[in-house]
Amino acid sequence: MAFRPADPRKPRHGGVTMADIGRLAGVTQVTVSRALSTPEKVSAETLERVRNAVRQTGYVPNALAGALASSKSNLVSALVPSITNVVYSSMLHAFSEIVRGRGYQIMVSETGADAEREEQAIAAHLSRRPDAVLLTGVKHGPAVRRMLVNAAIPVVEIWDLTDTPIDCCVGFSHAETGHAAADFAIEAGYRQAATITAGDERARRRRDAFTARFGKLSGTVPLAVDFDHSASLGSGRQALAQLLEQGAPKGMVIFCSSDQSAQGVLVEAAARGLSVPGDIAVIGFGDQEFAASTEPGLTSIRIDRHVLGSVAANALVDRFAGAEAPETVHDIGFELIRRGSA
Amino acid sequence: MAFRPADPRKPRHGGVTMADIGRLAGVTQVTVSRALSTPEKVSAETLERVRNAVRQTGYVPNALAGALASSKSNLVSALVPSITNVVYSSMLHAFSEIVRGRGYQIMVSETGADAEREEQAIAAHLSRRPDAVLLTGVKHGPAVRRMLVNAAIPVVEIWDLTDTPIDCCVGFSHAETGHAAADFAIEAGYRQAATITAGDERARRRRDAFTARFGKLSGTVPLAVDFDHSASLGSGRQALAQLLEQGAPKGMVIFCSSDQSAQGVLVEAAARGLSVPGDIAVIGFGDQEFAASTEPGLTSIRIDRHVLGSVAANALVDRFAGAEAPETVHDIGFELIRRGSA
DNA sequence: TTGAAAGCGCTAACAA
DNA sequence: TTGTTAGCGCTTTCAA
Repeated sequence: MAFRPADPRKPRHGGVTMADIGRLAGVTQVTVSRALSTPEKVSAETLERVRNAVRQTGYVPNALAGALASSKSNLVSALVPSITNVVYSSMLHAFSEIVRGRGYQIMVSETGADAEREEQAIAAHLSRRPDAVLLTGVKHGPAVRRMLVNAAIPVVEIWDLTDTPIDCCVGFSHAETGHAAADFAIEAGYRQAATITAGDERARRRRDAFTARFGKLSGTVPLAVDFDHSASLGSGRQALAQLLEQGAPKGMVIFCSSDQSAQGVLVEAAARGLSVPGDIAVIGFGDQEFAASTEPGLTSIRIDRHVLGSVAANALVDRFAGAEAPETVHDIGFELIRRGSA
Repeated sequence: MAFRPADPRKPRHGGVTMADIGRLAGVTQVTVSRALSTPEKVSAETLERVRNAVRQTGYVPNALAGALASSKSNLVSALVPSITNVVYSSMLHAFSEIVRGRGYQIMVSETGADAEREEQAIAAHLSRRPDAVLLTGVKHGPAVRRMLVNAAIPVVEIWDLTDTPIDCCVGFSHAETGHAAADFAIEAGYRQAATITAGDERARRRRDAFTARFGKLSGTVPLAVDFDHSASLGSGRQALAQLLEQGAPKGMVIFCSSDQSAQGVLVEAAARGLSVPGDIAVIGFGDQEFAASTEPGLTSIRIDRHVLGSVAANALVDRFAGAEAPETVHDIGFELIRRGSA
């Protein structure tokens, strides 16, 4: 059937095929395929004619068919809790740059830290036969693990650490960040503390580690304000107000689960005429871009999200190149950046 | 339990096929296909057996093959300038929710407001035969238009308006936002102004519209600080410092191209002991979440990004359902939200 | 250097 | 309700 009558009811999905190009160039479809994917295996003249035909028709190869035939989709799927949260999107950006540079496309889904959504997303992604999967977090249901193992493709879990990764993981210890914040606070002379926590289970782990360590070293029990929803400048302001109402002592240090809420504390303190760090000291988490520019600068825990994304991407890319995963657990660490706020 | 794929160079892409499931369930492959996509066309007993076999094997259908056979990929591709910029990612989030609810997956690429990158990204995406494309902006090269028209699929251009969309567009007039800011500023009594601009061509269009209108109504020429890189809190602080050095008069109003830089102006003003809006008034753009919580609250131009994403998604979804595009240009408007900063 | 033949795993008619 | 027969547009042998 050389002629396909166009049916306007369903997407035509690019009418031009390799066979069409071949007809135009006076070669077979196979030669077109070669010209496009392995030009060195084709004579200069043929290559020229094929390329002309491609240009003439605006031909775009059908990667679906290619993937089906070759069992290689050149797709990488990425699952993140949220795309609107800069800590994830900037990691994803770094990841994408590298992976895309190797000729892979990215499929993204948001899982919202919801196990069921993650499972559905994984199934949907796997049906597209990605060549690799990026997951956020290291706690996944058995169904997820099973699907992934079944798929037999490289998987990288990020943003946390575990001894039992599905395949390999790149991240840092959340508990250690809490400990580091507590140690820093004690060393800086603070003896009273509070935590402001919003977000996922990892944020709670940071809070718990901070509270345990600080409590032990200071002999005082840190106050806690927790939010269900995700952190924001507004919730930080509100949290400080709440803490103050509860009679939180001046001179305390507040460990926030994100720079957003930490900035909220800064703003609320300024609005109330409280000095930072004199009356209230603040430690954020994430070291977002604005942290260096607040007044005073925000002391925060830096996760190098660019490095995180890059290491994860390279872990996959190396595997594509045939390397065995030499290191299945990669700790990228973190750094407490001291600025004016604590 | 780190696992290794058999040969990482050639992903196995899920060994189980519909035929395998059929063998297990004692039916043909076609019946499995029916059981999975149109269960009502299969007997209850058969359905049961197929589903058992699926569960047993952890079978994940190959959407690549399905798409190739049916000319329907259930993929929607989305191109945005940047994924780390909340104004885009939040729009994308709203868009995704709806589109995903209809069974479509999203492929995302960043174009960085770079025409060539956009062209490459489009080609890469189209090779995957998406059922629709979302583009940011309305200015595209001829090659892009051609590929898109060639693909013969619904295209929605967002975040701007044009009389000549490729297919349909959903956005607002950037010039009008500049005019609205100027009108507001004049009405509020300001007679001196400045602009702080970073980002893309659309931001410059807002600036130019503001400058023209404000200049005409006030008889004074607004000062301008422009940045090449994207806006940040830090660049806002720096810009105010620069403006002050240039002898910018007190009592002026500053129109910023984003809430980030506007917040920077707020922070810098506070650091210098300048009162807002007394000494310096500020108008942002985007009405991001934090704008309501700064001190004072940030007067800003709100674009309802959720509505934008939703309208765009529904425009596509309606087309999938067979509707002709009744409205090819959709103006979602904007709103100037007055808070304390101006 | 090129071509012919055989699938990749599914959906879409059409029959039974 | 189920099965049969053809492809979808490519890549991959194997021949020429």
